[in-house]
Amino acid sequence: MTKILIVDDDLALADVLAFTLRRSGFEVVLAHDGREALEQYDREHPDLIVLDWTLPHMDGLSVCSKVRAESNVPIVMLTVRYSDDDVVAALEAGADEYITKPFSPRQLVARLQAVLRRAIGEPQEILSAGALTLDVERRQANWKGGSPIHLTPLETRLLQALLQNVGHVLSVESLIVCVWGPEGATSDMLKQLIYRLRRKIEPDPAAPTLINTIPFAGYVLNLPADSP
Amino acid sequence: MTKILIVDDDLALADVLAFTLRRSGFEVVLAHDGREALEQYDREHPDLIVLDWTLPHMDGLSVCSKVRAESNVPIVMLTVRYSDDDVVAALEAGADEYITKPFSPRQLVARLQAVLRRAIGEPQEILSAGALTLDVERRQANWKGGSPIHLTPLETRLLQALLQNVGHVLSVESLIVCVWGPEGATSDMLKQLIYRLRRKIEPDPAAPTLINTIPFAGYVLNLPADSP
DNA sequence: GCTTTTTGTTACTCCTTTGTGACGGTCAGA
DNA sequence: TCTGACCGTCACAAAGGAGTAACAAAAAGC
Repeated sequence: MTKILIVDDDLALADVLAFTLRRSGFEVVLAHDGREALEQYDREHPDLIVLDWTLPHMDGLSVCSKVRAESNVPIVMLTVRYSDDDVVAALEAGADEYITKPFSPRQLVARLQAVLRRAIGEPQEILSAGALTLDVERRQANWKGGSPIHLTPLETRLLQALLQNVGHVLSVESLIVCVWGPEGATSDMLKQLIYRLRRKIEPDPAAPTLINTIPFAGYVLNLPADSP
Repeated sequence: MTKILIVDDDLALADVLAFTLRRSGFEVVLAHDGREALEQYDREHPDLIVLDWTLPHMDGLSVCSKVRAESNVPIVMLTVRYSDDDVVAALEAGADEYITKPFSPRQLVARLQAVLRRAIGEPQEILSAGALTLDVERRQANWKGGSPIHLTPLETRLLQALLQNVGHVLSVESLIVCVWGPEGATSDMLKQLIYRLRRKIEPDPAAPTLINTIPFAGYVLNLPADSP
């Protein structure tokens, strides 16, 4: 879960902020002055910092510079100071976003998410059905709670096609196109590939429950029953 | 030079904007409606887009979505619309920043630079992932608490590319471009370079945990679990 | 100019991936 | 019951990817 460090000496505001962010699905840690902010940063390694400007012990701008000197973590300034000089100074000190109080909670969350989108990068594309997930990029299948299963390129494309059509029967021809492309391949090759994939991901490869054969039609991926 | 596409149907404002940005050292191209914006984007491949909301032919939000569908280029909305709904809608459509008119030129430039810093990745002095850091200038890799590891120029560029895409698989081709440039190199050279880098930074070079091989796909840098 | 470092080249090995042929079981229809 | 289509299973071999190592060429440092 994405962890956010909130730094504000106004306890009431910090609480409201924490509540808002937690409700949006973030994990929140708090600090109420500059020194504590740096300590918390070192201890918690948050994914983003929301920083007030006026703080006891060390002002927000200094905190921003110090953090930036050793890390690239996104920093959002949230303060009552609204002059051009302040905004520019903060951004040049390495802040990623500058929001003035009072703020709209909805907008704040949207802006944080925009910053995070850039900083963390795109989340990897992961397909899933029930307890089974597939990381296409890494070519890994995963049973919830199990160890990752390495797949070959062809196996990955096959499972990908099946996952994208959970519960729908895919014909041999369409599967061949999905896996080998328009050039095609023989149905024996698909047969073999299905066999190999089953041995890797079926709980009991001898009695397939996941990839079902529909005779004279094709194959279908059943949604595994053990769901959260 | 960094190229910025300005999209605004208010000719006077667009000119002022262009002047401001040119004086700040940017290259500027203009478009005055939605369709032209997409054309200019395809032709010029700008590094950033400044986008008005209300445009002839196609509104800014649609332009934003369309561009975002095919590219990752940073987009800054610059508009008179200030309601929460508008801001949230734009950010969720993929905009990186939302600035309301009237705007302060200084602040605008500072915000654009903050966005660019994130998106392009400033000539980042120090990159890090978990307990591993890389000082590009000094060509030193560092394990938290360990002694610095000297890297060669090629090794540095390789690790830099991997660090900038932590958790994402990079193909052999793209890595070659990152390290040797568009002229390219053979995959054997990359293989050898990976081998050499692993021997320097892997805790156990014989069983790599940091730089993982995804056979037939490429390599990926795993975020090392940093011990607190 | 000489030494050291860095980079490119080649060769060898191991192992994975994939295609292919073969064999047997099942089931519907003649 | 026989037959043929379909499917699961297995073993084998070709092809190629990737790790390793040693050596040569090129560049950098003194």
